[in-house]
Amino acid sequence: MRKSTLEEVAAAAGVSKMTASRALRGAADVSKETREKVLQQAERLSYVGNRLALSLSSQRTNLVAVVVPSMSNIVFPEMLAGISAGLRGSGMQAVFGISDYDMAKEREIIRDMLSWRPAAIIVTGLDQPAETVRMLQSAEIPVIQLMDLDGTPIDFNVGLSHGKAGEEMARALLAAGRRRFGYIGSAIDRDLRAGKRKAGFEKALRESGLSFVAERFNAAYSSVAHGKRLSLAMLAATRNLDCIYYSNDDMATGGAFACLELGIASPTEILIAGFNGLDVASALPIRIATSISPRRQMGETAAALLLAASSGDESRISEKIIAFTPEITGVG
Amino acid sequence: MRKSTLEEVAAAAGVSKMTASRALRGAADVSKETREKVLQQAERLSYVGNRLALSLSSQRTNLVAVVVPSMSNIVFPEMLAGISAGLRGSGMQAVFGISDYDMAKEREIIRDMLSWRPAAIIVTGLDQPAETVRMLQSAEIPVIQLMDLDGTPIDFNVGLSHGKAGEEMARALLAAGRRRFGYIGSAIDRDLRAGKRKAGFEKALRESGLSFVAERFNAAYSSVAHGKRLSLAMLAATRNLDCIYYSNDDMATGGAFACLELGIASPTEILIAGFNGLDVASALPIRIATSISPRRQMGETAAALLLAASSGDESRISEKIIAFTPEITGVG
DNA sequence: GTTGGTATCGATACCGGTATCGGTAACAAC
DNA sequence: GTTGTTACCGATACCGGTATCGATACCAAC
Repeated sequence: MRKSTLEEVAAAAGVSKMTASRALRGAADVSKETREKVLQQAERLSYVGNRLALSLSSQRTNLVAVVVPSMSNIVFPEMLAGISAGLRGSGMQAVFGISDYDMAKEREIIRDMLSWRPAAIIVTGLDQPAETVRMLQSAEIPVIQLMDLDGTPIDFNVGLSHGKAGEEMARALLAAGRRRFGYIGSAIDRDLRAGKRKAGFEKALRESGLSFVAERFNAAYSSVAHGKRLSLAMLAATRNLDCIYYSNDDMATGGAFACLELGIASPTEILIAGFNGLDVASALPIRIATSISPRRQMGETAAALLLAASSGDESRISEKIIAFTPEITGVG
Repeated sequence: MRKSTLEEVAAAAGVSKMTASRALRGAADVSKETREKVLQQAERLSYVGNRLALSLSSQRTNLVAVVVPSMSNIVFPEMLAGISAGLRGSGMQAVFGISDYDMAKEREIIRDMLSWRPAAIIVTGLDQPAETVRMLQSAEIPVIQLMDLDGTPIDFNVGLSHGKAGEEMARALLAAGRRRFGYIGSAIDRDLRAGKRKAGFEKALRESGLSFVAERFNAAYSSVAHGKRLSLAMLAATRNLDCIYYSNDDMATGGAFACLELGIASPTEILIAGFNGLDVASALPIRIATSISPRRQMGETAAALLLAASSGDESRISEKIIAFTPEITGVG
């Protein structure tokens, strides 16, 4: 059974293609009886409209392209869930691509996605190379850069300042009396936002005449296991630390496990500090410090923003840049 | 600047639309000089092909529709990453939808996705209601049901038997001498695979004349926090348990945290058992038992399978059902 | 009976590509 | 000079819808 077309439905109902189209879309210019007939035949032939034809003809799609760097870190799926939820009911549909933190791959994914003529595009961060930026600009659709705020946005921007987040965390920890800091991170060359947090953290330390006493990095991406491994190594090699800042909560959770295993009193002796505010971090048997990033909410906000943008009603858009501030918990 | 079309590129290069199309696609019937001219003009006009027109005209798309129940549990994103990786280089592009474990929502998402005329569709599990099954069947494209194996597949099926997984885990635990079991789960009415694992587990217990001594459920979906909360409650209310089986590793991790907080000797006194083999579970300071589900690999396998299926080369498909067996670890 | 308005429907021209077939030019072979 | 062959290119007809304009029928008003 081949997919039936509008033409066939129309023929079966004894009307023209155009009338069938109108009937199915619920247009006004169709008599009740005709509409009934068409709907009935469409049902009988289990007709499914062809969006390719629809979009080509009407010159607009219901697609929202989204590019995320990874699926292994729960924050991105949560962000996607936020976008998906925010789009629900609007008729818009999200299409996802994974760049693996690879700029070249990201560019190809975006190029590919743009060929579908999406109604809008959401990308993660705002450190795209010039060529990617050009592509996004010439697409002539709303572009939302999500998660990050440190930089110059192309169009819309929803996120938080990771530099400031690192800074604020450092200040809070300093205020709580911490002085000897270690840093443990992973894939710092590719995860630019983690790098910004670290830079912000270091800036605040410098202002207090301090710097990281020890640093450990992992070439691979963040994971609890890596966090634990690096923490055990650092704790074995360095004495007198009173706080370790991690690139994120996955790594920090590993740090908490390391403390538990070594019997180190945490948070009293050494405080573990991360970023994201993951579910697992809050349930940990020991208290850790973290900045809660509203990733789902950022996704929902982005969705709302682009719905407003594509509604054509300018007045619905109050700001092109929407800034979130992560809440810091567990410090003292 | 409006998006330029093939027609414009052709005009700029002084050739016909058709020749430009051939040149851009690298067809043989174009002279070197003409090809150069066209490519140059395409570059200059930053021409991006229109996939809508391409797909409509050529009657095939590079889209693979994927429906997952959730993004809050890391296993689904990991599966998506597997699919995405398995598709890389094939020109195929995955499109995701989230059903929130809601059959009605799943049906609507599938209906919507089918209107894009995808080359194939991947759905999670194989317990779709009859109407959804009919829709999938009449789509006339490869359908892959992923993750689960317990049931009658529509077309292709890649997954593992959750019933058997529960059974095997119970047997392993019984063999290790555990006798007094508790069960802690969440959203058991919606997460059918967790339900199947529980049923399998209970079956094995019954065969040994046993049953769960205590059970706790959570209406919401699995999370570490819920696992911990329910565990604390169960451990306070029930004495002499020597093992708790959880609906998955998120919940089990919460259980491990509960033991750590209460100072319960685990795994000696009480063994925590989960499912999935998450990174976090393996790094935990106490050993927990779990079945390692190869979710990324299942995604990759599904991708490979549908590439084979849409290659038209029947011989590349050896089996329509591909079964995985989860490895059990941490039992004794 | 003519005019005008309203409700309903159809013909036609796109949308931006590709498939298919045919045409032309240049050169070799006879 | 005629005939093939080969290399290259273009005209035309789709793909499956929608936009737009116009046609027709019917009824009310004058």
